[in-house]
Amino acid sequence: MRVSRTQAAENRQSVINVASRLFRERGFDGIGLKDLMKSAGLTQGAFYKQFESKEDLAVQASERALDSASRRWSDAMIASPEDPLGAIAAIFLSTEHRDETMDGCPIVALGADAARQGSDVKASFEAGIKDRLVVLQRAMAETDDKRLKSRAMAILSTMVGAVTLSRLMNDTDLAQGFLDAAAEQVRAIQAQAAALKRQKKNVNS
Amino acid sequence: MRVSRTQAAENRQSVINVASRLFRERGFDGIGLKDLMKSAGLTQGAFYKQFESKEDLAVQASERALDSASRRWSDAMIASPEDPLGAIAAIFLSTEHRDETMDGCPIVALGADAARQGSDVKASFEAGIKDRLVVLQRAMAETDDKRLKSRAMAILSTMVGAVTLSRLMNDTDLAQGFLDAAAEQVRAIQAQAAALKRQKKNVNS
DNA sequence: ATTATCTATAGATCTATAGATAATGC
DNA sequence: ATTATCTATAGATCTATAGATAATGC
Repeated sequence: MRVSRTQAAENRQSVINVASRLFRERGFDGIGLKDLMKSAGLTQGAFYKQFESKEDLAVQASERALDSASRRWSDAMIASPEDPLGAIAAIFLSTEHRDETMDGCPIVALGADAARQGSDVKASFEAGIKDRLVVLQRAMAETDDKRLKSRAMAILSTMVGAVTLSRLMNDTDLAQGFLDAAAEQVRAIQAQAAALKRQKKNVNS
Repeated sequence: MRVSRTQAAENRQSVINVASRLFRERGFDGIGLKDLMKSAGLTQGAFYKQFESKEDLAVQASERALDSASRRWSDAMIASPEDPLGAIAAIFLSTEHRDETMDGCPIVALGADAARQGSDVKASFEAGIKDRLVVLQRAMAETDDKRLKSRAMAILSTMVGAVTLSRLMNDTDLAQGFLDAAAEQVRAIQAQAAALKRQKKNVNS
């Protein structure tokens, strides 16, 4: 019955991966440990040798989900150096992303849920959000302006809100409308930032 | 043990009111029928003469929460005819609203949760959101422009996202930053709409 | 000898139902 | 006679723990 240490480590990762998907799909309270472990190919009894509590797993799974989403953002940015912000927004505000609750943004899927959770879960979300803001600022410009930070926050708020709202719509036109309106808003903010950048250049030269 | 019909009707309303608050605070799965009924001063056994199921109560409670929030928006609009949009944004993006999960916006508190719920719950949220968009459009201008609808969607997305994110922050500066950034964004969109309105007037005259 | 996983279970809680009770409404 | 609420309970599920098992790691 016992498995090797490397196998046990793999099992642990497998549980975290499965949990990061199922929590996003059903909420922290929407799935029990029995089903979680079963989905990872194990039984419930194996859980407490790997994790302290369900809350502990919630923290690990949140971090996993936030990290994996973060990598997607960075990849999109690197793949489109001519318009990194547009690339991130295009992916985030796509119908595919809206429809993939399991693998989509954990802030959208679990943000409100996480705000009710213990401080460890909240802290991991906070770290993930800070990371997102840094990426957005880098995607907008190389310069470091204080207004840039505020703009990054507005962009993140708009995108998170738009996908949340889009997921609630049965009316497909309205659902698409929220995504489109947010994309346009991101472009408008980007234009403001670009104008600021040009202005700065002119002053310096 | 039996009470009068009017008393029974009052009890029903009381349960819906309590549920609309407790669901927002703890999520649909975060509170059981026993505690819900107890909070309304009744026992669990009285539940199923009043409601078909917990899901049925979730629908009633969602509608109650959305209606009560809607009234707040209308009141703010009427109280500040010189700047209705600014008044709505000021209330929605206040620290008070961020901190009152129980009585705050149900879209923020339960939006992601509701997207996982049955179609009836989703439908009541959809209706509430449509209502919010109508109010926002009226708050921006009397004229009916198609770009106005898109702007209303962007504003709602930004505000919902900002409060969601603000609730996740332990860092108070960042928490405030999200609210401030969203307020500034709403002002910027409003300025665009106002410019459009002036432009139209000039063309017409 | 240690330990990762298993089966089994404790004890709490969940939604929903059944039957008793006592007050209403006809 | 009807019925809103009560107590009690069924049956499922929840988190967490206990002890058995069998393979690893020394």
